[in-house]
Amino acid sequence: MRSQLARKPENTYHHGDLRDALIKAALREAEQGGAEAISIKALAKQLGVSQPAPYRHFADREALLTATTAEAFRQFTTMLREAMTKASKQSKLSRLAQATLDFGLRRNGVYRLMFASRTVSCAAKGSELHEATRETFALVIEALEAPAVGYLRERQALKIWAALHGVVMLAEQGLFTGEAAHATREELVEDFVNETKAALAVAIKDARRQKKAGA
Amino acid sequence: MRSQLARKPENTYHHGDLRDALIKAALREAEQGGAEAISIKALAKQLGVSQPAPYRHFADREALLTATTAEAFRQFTTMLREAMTKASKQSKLSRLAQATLDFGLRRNGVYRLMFASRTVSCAAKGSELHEATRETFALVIEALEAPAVGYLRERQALKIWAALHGVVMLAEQGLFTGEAAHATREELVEDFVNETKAALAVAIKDARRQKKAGA
DNA sequence: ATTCTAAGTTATATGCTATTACATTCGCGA
DNA sequence: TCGCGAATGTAATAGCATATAACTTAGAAT
Repeated sequence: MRSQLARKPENTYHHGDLRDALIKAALREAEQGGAEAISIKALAKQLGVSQPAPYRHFADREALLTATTAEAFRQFTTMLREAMTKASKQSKLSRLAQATLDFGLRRNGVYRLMFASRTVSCAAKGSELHEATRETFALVIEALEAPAVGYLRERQALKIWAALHGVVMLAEQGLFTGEAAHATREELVEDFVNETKAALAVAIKDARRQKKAGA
Repeated sequence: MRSQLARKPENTYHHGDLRDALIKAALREAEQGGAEAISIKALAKQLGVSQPAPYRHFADREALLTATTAEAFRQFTTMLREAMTKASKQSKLSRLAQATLDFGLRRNGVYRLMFASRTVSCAAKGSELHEATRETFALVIEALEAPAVGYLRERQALKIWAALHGVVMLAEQGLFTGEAAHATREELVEDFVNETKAALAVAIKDARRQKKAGA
């Protein structure tokens, strides 16, 4: 198996690993222009194969997009995990949150591929993409560093997750450059992180008190 | 001027109000499939004009999308204002928040046209689209029903706005149908609303105390 | 060695964007 | 009201992308 970004060597018939090379190249294209920037034809040319060759590996453009999105989620998860595990004075949640913001802005095209299309919601349960998104969400729950008490953790995870998406979205839309520029994106993220921690602590304490009272 | 959704009557040369009809029709297409569902050619056919006719009114597809997005924002703002002004036991902020969620899910294609593309961030200051988005944001600030103290209002407005986007996004992605299904979308929205109110009250009180101490 | 299959190729149909050159209508000033 | 220019529409066409069909090659399997 040849390097995954490599063009097919001249005078060879088979590329060697076209499927993977397509995904990697698609991700590279998405980096700037999101899903729209991904063109089967252009990718084929880049990789030195004929234009219909990709269709041997993906039924249609949508299938390539789905596979590419799954790969993007895996990279995202890896990046978050790295941020969470590296030594720092910040809490795990704070590091995950800031890393999400960083990814969302620095690799905004990829981020939009992941979240701005309907690809994810169309992913069947059990599919590669569906699993990849679940893993990411599992990481958010892990970052809370809280015990499982009912579904309190999941609820707070959903909330911080939603909030982070929103901050990335607004930041990208330039809503931090008007009358609202006095709050930085990072500050807002930290606000949400702190609110999450506080809410989680209160909720778990309450739940335990109730349980004790009930017992 | 003829009805805006009307096809051009047979045997007439001029449509009468093609520009507006295109925007309305584009919005109707976006209703289901978002921006991707908008095709100049298809719209021209629907409206009974030749395929290049739309180019008399929009330089390219992007320009049509931008104008359509601006119209979407205006409809959104109108809808939010209606929700805010109608009689209810809920607070203005709560009504605005739930209305946003409702719009985001019921008209998800339009919502994605508005928020999921880079159209908005590319809108020049002073452009039709830019103004439309600012009006929406102004409504959020209004919904807080709080006095202007520094930029505290703007900050809280940004936060609730971001959070709402996130909830819509996650809801659309089906993240409420797993281990997290125990929290409804509406509950989460209400959580954010309450946190916003609380944070705003505290922040304003603090700011005033500081001011008094400083004076 | 033969054969089967995976993976790639050429040729082609279809659909969308966009431009160019031409036609028609509308409105306004002479 | 005539006529002229601007606005608006049409026909023809170029160019690019998706996708399919029919054919070819290389590698693996027996």
